[in-house]
Amino acid sequence: MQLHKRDVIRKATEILDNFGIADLTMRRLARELDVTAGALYWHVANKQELLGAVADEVLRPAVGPVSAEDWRERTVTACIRLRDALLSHTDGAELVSASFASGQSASMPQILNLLTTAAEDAGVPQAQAELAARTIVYYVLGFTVDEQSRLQWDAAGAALPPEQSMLDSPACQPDTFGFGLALLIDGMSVRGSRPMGSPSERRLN
Amino acid sequence: MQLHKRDVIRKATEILDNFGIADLTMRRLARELDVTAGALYWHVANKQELLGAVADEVLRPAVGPVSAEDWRERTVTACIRLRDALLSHTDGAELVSASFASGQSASMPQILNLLTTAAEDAGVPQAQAELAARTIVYYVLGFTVDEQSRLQWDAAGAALPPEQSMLDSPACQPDTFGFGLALLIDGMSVRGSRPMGSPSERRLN
DNA sequence: ACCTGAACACCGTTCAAGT
DNA sequence: ACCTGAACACCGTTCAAGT
Repeated sequence: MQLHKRDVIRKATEILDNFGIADLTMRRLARELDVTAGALYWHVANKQELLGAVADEVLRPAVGPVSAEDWRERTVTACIRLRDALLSHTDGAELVSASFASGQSASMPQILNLLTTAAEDAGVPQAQAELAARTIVYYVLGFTVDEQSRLQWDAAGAALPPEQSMLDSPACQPDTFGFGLALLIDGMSVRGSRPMGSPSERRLN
Repeated sequence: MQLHKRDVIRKATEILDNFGIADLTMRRLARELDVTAGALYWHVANKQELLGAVADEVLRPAVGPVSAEDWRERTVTACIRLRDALLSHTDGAELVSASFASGQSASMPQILNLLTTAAEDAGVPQAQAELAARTIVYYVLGFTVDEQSRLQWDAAGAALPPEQSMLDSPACQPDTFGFGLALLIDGMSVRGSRPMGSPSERRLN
């Protein structure tokens, strides 16, 4: 019977979860859907768009309003949701990073909006609130790409060595994710109370 | 006459600069060096290693000691050098990001070290100083990947529209790069004077 | 030691033609 | 409207064999 776009995305997500982003090719996706590779181009414009759609699938649990009045709590919650979503799929962080960079994810702007509003509530001048939001997103994506590659690497080669393996890498201690996030939040607090032209930013250019 | 590894890297950098990372393929590189593709595998183990070597070539002007006593100044200088190096080559930010993620760049650890020392001088407990350094690197890479893709995009489609084109995107105003950096530096100042277990990081997990 | 030739196992994308 | 068949123009990597 008929193939729909949502079937394409669903099967693509399945391949991602089971085999990773390197195996998520148009030809393989077509094969597993029992169609020709060319058929996919009726449903998606190109591979980038497909990856963007899969990225939005990955991000689905991470979007939606965050009910909390405190801007710090909203920021932290949004970041934790984002990271959790990325870690829920094989190579999820890498996929979303790439789709964010290529502007093919529809969900990232939503998350960015949420963080921008939080930054405004922190007192950051709105001209810079989006910049603060982007800075946070760069952090969460960068951190999680690192973390996930390490997690996946020693989930593959592991199974036997029950020693340390996790606690030696700097991105995997007690609450490493929270540390960088706290750094950013503290920075926003400072920017919130001392809006413009502080010494450290004056010195640039 | 004989082909050396440094010739391979030099030609690869040339292709990167003139045509971008998408055209930097093993086959094309071989063709422009007047050898067979297989010949390259005598000099490099695989494409990842090659890209890592090119990334280190890009980063060459960004490494080396930063002479400044103030940790803020050292941090800012290191970040500006890094960004300038990335912007000096077509797709430089994307290439270095990828090589950093795959652990194939020998220069990134050096830059990380410099930033880690600066964080320690800021008073950040050394257990977290490397995390602060990584957070800064995630920011510079993420920001510059964004910036460069926009710069390259309207350097291509431009040439005629002499209107705004640059000042409308959030990553290209007066000193956007400095803002995110200042955010991180302010955060480090706070962590420096108030070392451990502040409210905002306690709330995670 | 260094390189060629040839193969292996793939890619993304397009498009006339079919139903 | 939706899909096939077939082509176009490529990939990264390996490896026996040559010099």
